[in-house]
Parts: sequence; C-alpha cells; structure tokens
Amino acid sequence: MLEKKYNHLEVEKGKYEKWNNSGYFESGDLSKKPFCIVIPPPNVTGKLHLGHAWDTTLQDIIIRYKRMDGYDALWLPGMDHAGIATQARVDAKLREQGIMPRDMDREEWLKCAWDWKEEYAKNIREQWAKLGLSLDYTKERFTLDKGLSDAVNHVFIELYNKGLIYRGERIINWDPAQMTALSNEEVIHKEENGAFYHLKYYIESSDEYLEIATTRPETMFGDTAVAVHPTDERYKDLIGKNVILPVVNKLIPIVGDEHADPEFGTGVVKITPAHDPNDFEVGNRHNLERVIVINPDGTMNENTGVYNGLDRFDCREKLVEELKEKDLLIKTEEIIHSVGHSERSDAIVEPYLSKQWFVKMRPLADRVLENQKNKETKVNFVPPRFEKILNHWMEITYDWCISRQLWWGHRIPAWYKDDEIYVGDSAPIGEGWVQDNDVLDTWFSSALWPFSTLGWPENTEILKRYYPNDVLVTGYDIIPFWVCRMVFQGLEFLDERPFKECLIHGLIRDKEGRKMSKSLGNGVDPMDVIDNYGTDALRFFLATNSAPGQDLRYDEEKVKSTWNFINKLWNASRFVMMNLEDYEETEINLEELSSSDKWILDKLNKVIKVVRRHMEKYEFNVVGQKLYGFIWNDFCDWYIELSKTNMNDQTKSVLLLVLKNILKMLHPFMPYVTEEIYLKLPNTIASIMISDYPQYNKEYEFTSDVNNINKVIEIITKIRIIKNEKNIGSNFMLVNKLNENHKFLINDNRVIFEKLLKCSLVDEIDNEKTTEEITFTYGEVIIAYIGKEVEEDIESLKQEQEKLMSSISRRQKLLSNIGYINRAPEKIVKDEKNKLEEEIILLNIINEKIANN
RNA sequence: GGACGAUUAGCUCAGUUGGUUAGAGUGCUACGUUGACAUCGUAGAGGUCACAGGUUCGAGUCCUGUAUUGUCCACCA
Repeated sequence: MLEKKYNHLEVEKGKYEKWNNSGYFESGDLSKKPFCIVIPPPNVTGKLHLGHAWDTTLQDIIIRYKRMDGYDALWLPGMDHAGIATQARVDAKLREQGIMPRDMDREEWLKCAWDWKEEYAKNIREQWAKLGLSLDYTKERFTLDKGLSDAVNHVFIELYNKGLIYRGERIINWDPAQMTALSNEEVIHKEENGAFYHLKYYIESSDEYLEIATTRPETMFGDTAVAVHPTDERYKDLIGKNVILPVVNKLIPIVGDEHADPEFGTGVVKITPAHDPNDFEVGNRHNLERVIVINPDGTMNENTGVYNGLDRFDCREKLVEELKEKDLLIKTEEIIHSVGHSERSDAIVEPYLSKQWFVKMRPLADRVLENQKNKETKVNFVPPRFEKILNHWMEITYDWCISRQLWWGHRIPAWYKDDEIYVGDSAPIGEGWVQDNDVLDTWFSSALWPFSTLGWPENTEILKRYYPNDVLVTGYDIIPFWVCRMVFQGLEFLDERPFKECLIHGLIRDKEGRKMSKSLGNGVDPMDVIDNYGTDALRFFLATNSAPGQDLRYDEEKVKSTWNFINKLWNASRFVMMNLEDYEETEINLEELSSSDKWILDKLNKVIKVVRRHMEKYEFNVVGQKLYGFIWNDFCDWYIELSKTNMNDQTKSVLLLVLKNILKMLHPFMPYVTEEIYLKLPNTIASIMISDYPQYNKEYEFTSDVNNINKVIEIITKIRIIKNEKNIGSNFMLVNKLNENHKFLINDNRVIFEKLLKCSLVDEIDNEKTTEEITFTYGEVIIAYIGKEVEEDIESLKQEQEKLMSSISRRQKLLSNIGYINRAPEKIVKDEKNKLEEEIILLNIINEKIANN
C-alpha cells in the first residue's frame, strides 16, 4: 500500500541505479528497429542549468517512448571539452593558487585540465542521474578522446587536401583577454555609448584638410590611406594626392574606392588594413601596407611612438588629448554603437590581422542548401520555420576561422619547417619539423558529433546502424554554431544528413521573462527544484508548459501545481490498490462490464490514440494536457466515483487496466513515480520502462454506453448546479420523470445518483414538499426539497427560454444559408441540425411550463 | 535596414488540416472534513482572441497593412 502522501524523495531513491544496473539503458537489440539520439554534449565547465534540464528531458521523453514502443533506442551520452570556456576556468583556478598558467609547461597544464575535466564530468553524470535520463553509458564519448580526435584529424587532413581548409592572413576577431582568435559566431555585439572623433587630415602642401570621423582613433597609427568614393564630386580630384597622418606626420595616399559611402559622414574614410576587415579589402585592392599597431594583449606596440606599451583604451584617451592640443580634433560626437565582445571573456574584441586556419565555407554551404531542397533527404526541422535559420546562415556564410591560440583542444595536425607546411597525422620524416601550436575551435569537433561518436571514420556496425540519427534536440540559439556545421560535415563526409529531424526548443526565462544569466543572478539550479518538488514534477513542467519552439518561463508555482497533479495520481493509485486487496485479477469480460466501465475504457482508448499521435509530432504540451484532463476529470472525478457504487471484480480489473495504461503513458514524462506505483500493482513485469506502450484497441469502442453515461453525467451536473444555487445541501429527494425510453438512465443507475448526489430516489412525492423540475430533451427530473420552501423560480425559466431562443434563431439562420449547407462538411451540418432539434424540443417544454404558471 | 516570433481570462500559457457557444493552470467568490486525495471536492464569476481591412457560407486560426514587444542577422569609417 502507498503512503498517504506522495513523497518524491522516497519515490526517487535507488531507482536510477536499478535501471542502469539492469541494463535497461543499453541499446543494441538487433531484432528491433534502431532509433538514435545523440545528446548535445554539455561543456565540462560547470553545472547543468535549467536549459540543459529542459533539453535532456525532451530527449529522454522521446527515447523512453520509443523504447517502450518496441525500438532499439540508443541515447548516446557525452561531453564537450569546450576549448576557451574550460581553459579560462582552469586558468582562473590556477591563478587563485598563485600559479601563472602561461608560465607552465604545456603538458603540465594539460594534466591540470584533464583533472578538471574528470571532476566536472563526474558532476554532470550525477546530474544526469538525478534527472532520470536513460542514457546508454556504455557508449559515452568525450570530444577529446582518442576516437574523436582521430575523426577530427581525418576531417582536417581531408578538407585540407580538398582545398577546403587553408591558412592565411586575414582580419579575425581577436580576444585580447584570452589572447586567441575567435570565429564571428563567438562575438557578441552589444549597444554601448561611444564617440565619433572627427579628425583633420591635412592635404599635402595645402591649408585644407579632410574631415574624417572614427570611433577608434588609436588605430590611426596603422592608417595607410584615406579613401573617397571614386565618383564623389567633392573629392574625386584629390585622388592620387596625399594627406598628412595627424600626430605621426607621415604622408599617406588618397585612394578612390567604392567602400567609401558618400552618404555617410563626410564621405571620407581612413583605411587601416591591419585592423579592420573592410579596410583590409580596400588595402588589397590598392596594394596598401598593413601596419599592426596593437599587441596581442591589447596594448599598443612599437608603431605608436610614445604610446608604446599603453593599453588601447588609455591610448585612445591620451591620443584624443594630444589631437585636441594640436587642433587636429574638430569635434567629439557622442553616439551609441554596437561593440563586439568575446562570448567567453566579455573582452572587447579587436579586429586583428593575423595568420590563421580557415574553412572555406562556400562549397560546403552550397551543398547544404542544395540538400535542403530535397524533401526525402533534408533535415526536417520541428517546427519547420527553423529551417530558414539554417538556410540563412548557409547563404550569408563567410570562411570559418578554426584556429585558436589555446592549449585545450585538438592540436592542429600541421607541421612547419621554414616555409614548408605539411598536414598529416604525424610529423613527416626528417629533422626540424615543428607542429602548429594552436588548437581547433571546439565546434570543429562538435560538428562531427553525430558520427564521430559512432566510431567514424571506421565503418563500424553501430555507425551503419544508427547513422543518420533519428532526431537531434537543441535550442534555437545554437543553430548557427552547431546545427549548421553538423549538417555540412555530415553531408561532406557521409554523404547523408546527420539526423532526419531536428527538434528545436526555446530558451528558459525567469518569471519576469528575462533570460537566465549569471550576471543577472536569476538562474535557477534544477537540482534545487528537484530537491523541493522532485524530478518528475520538474520534467512534466518543462515538457508541457510551452508550444514547440517557444520560450518557457520558469514558474515555481507551476512546478508546485505539477506536484499536486502527481499527488492526485498517487492518491488515485492508492484508491485502486485499496480495492485490489484480496483480489485476483480476472480477465475483462466485455459482456459483464457496466456502462461506466465501458465508458472509461472508451475514453482511455481515445486518449491513447491522441497521445500517440502527438508524441510522434513531439507536441508534448498537448500530450500533457490530454493526459492531465483524462486523469483528473475522467478517471478521478468521474470513473473512480462511479466505480465506488459498483465495486465488483470486473470494475476492479478495469480500474487496474486504466491505471496501468495511464502510468505507461506518463512514464516518459515522470519516470520515477510511475515506476514506483507500477511495481506495486499486481501482474507487472520488472520495470515499467521496459513495458509496452499502450495501443489503441478496437474492442474498446462503446458508443451507446458512452452516450448513456454522458447523459447521466449531464443530469448529475445539472442537479448539482441547482443544489449550489439554492444551497440545499443533500436534503432532497429525486423523482425520475424521464421519457419512457430514457427512464433506465436513472433506474439502472440508482446507486450512482443516490451516492453522487447524496439524495434518495423516490417514485412519487406527497404534496407537502416543494418541488422543482429540471428539464432535458429526454424528459425531466423532479427535485423534492425536504422541509424547505422554495419559490417557483419563474425568472430562471425565462432566462433559459431567452437563451434557447437566441441559440435557435442563430442555428436556423445558419442552416438556411445555402452556402453553408452546400459547402460545410456533412457531419458538421448534421450535428448542427441535431442540436437545433434538441433545442426546439427543450424550448417547447419550457414554454409550456411558463404558460402553466 | 532585413528575417523570424509574440500579442487570447487578473497572471502564466494552450488552441491540431478554418467549422460557428474559445480552453487549462494559477488567482478570486460561494458552499462542502463523503473512507483515494483539503496538496481535496462541488459549483461560480472572468475574454468584442492587439488594431484596421480583405478572402470565405464561416476567421483566434488564412492574406495585407498598422501598433506594441522580443530574438537573431547586417550596418555602424
């Protein structure tokens, strides 16, 4: 027997270990159809947050559903080394211990990083366990493990040989705090206050000057030209002349270039090829020198004269002072502009000329765009609109900077000797070859995740079996970083999409709708929620409180109400179990079932059908709503109450059957409590998680019984309304005045009426008691109050009459509309006609009553 | 500047391929300790579905525009 109250702490104890030790999480049953999801590998930098809890809950729901439904379901776990993020955390920890990380030997540092990884990996596994995730740990992978590193090398070498990876000097985004290159996706633009400094660039041997505005005056030391638009009437005669670079007093040419927009500012722009991507292009077109003026750590270098060694922002301040003094500053204009920050260190990113490795994206992206045109082979997004994001990124794509000046990651498989470059698994034969010091962008390895985890580049059995994956689940914020890249690498190396479907969810927000972030301090730790309300409540909340692709507000009140729902389920189960003491399960015999037994079986059957349909479409919010309604309203409020009036072995069997089916359908959402209850029921197998998912059963269609019980419910409800309105408690009697062919509704269900309404059924009433009639299309029921005078309520009759009349006229109007009759579906019209007829009957009865009064 | 969302009950959100009387949770009101559950039960109040047009026999749902709001991208010398 169950405790009186649901206790999530007790219920969740020990179950995960049992499942895992029993091998229920393991895949590989070749007799079944394969189904595969790979987990988006969390970073080994810290704790899982609510977003992870949401993401993984969705996956666990899918995988548990598929497993129960007869698939060989593989959910492959793993983690990401998270290059910059982890290195920053490890460095910070070392600094706290007074160790300067960059003074360490690389190998020594890596040892510390691996220790860190082990510690955090352990934490993450514990959190996965608390979340109840049915991951196949026998196949767990890490992005830096041997197999995945081989895959990374293989891809790098092959893309290099195809000419799709190259090394070159380009303007990249430089993070001066972490001192590494970044890809464009790792730069976050923020609106900030800044200034436009309008400077005088005097024209050579002239008193005239060009007015040039800049937000970054300190880059002036790297100016090697100024540009005007070639057709700009104001300036075109100046092209070919020189200007004097302020402060430096160096001559630089005026060039004509389309990059200069005559409409913007003064139409003259300074050109700093080493510190601006557009200027870099201009420099290429005009063969300009590239002068670097900033050091990797963000200080000014030897090309900046007295400013050498000064931080770039201090330099800006002091330089502006100097310009002012020399009357070279025309004005300072306050503006708000967007400034790039490093996603990880939040340092202001410096566009920087540097030699890096790049992936040539155009051919790879074109292949994605081409493939998305083919319905049979494309990645199908759920909801479909997210495909546009993939397409958009593949259209605007630029070459991907993949080298990072870090230690934590896959070291680039390139070797240098003088001017020679060799790319391969190991150093070429001969003396003097030095391996590239840099590592690859973290996303370079995660891009291979759907197949590298399955053993690729070896053609393993599991690769053949589980690739492409069936569905990938992730948030929309990570489509550009990850989804795009998995798709093009999958197509490039396996000639096939990495996954058939891509289920996209939104972001978790706090109660006020703000993003959860460390800086706001509004993050909620899922482990705290679990301690307070249980994993099952958290999971059900996460899975059912938003539509696919929409954001989700975390609301503790809703988790609490989910807890209440579980408690309701718990108590309903308790009721069922109480009645199953000394009971031997008997087979359900359709002949012996009561109408209410048939009613609930029919309802259950319909719920199974609709739940399956929405599970297939990942519409878990709908599934949740349907199950909630069925359990609370149909099962608890009605069927359990009805069953109390007729508790025979058949009814007990039905209670048990319905409960088991409910538990099974809830299990993917609430693994723990469903297991707890299930195992206490008679005739069960070792675990609900390996039981069969409910199926629609044609035998359980009982249309006429459903109609009859629906009418019983209608009568009872209407009487309850009167009871409440008149506040008559249970002090009344009931007389069955239904039409002859409907009298059985009450006569056959005497006990139901007496118990649910707490009244007594009588054949006739004596005159002294006040009576009230309640009218249905199929007759009426008389309530007889005991010892209480109730005035005949003509008013409410009139109200009812009015309502009916307006409804009838609306329907009549509708049904006289030829267009409606001709074009609306037959069933809709028929239903409308039936309702009209019923209302007319009812109206006639009421009219008569009013007339008689 | 471009793209994509959102706008439905006091609050948080659902609403399947258009079907005519729009749902849930929570909050609020009244009544109720009945042997599963007061973390409950029975009932109630509460919405011209942001606005304006259009398509249609019929629009919360489809189209166009507007407003408010959010996210992403681009620009930002």
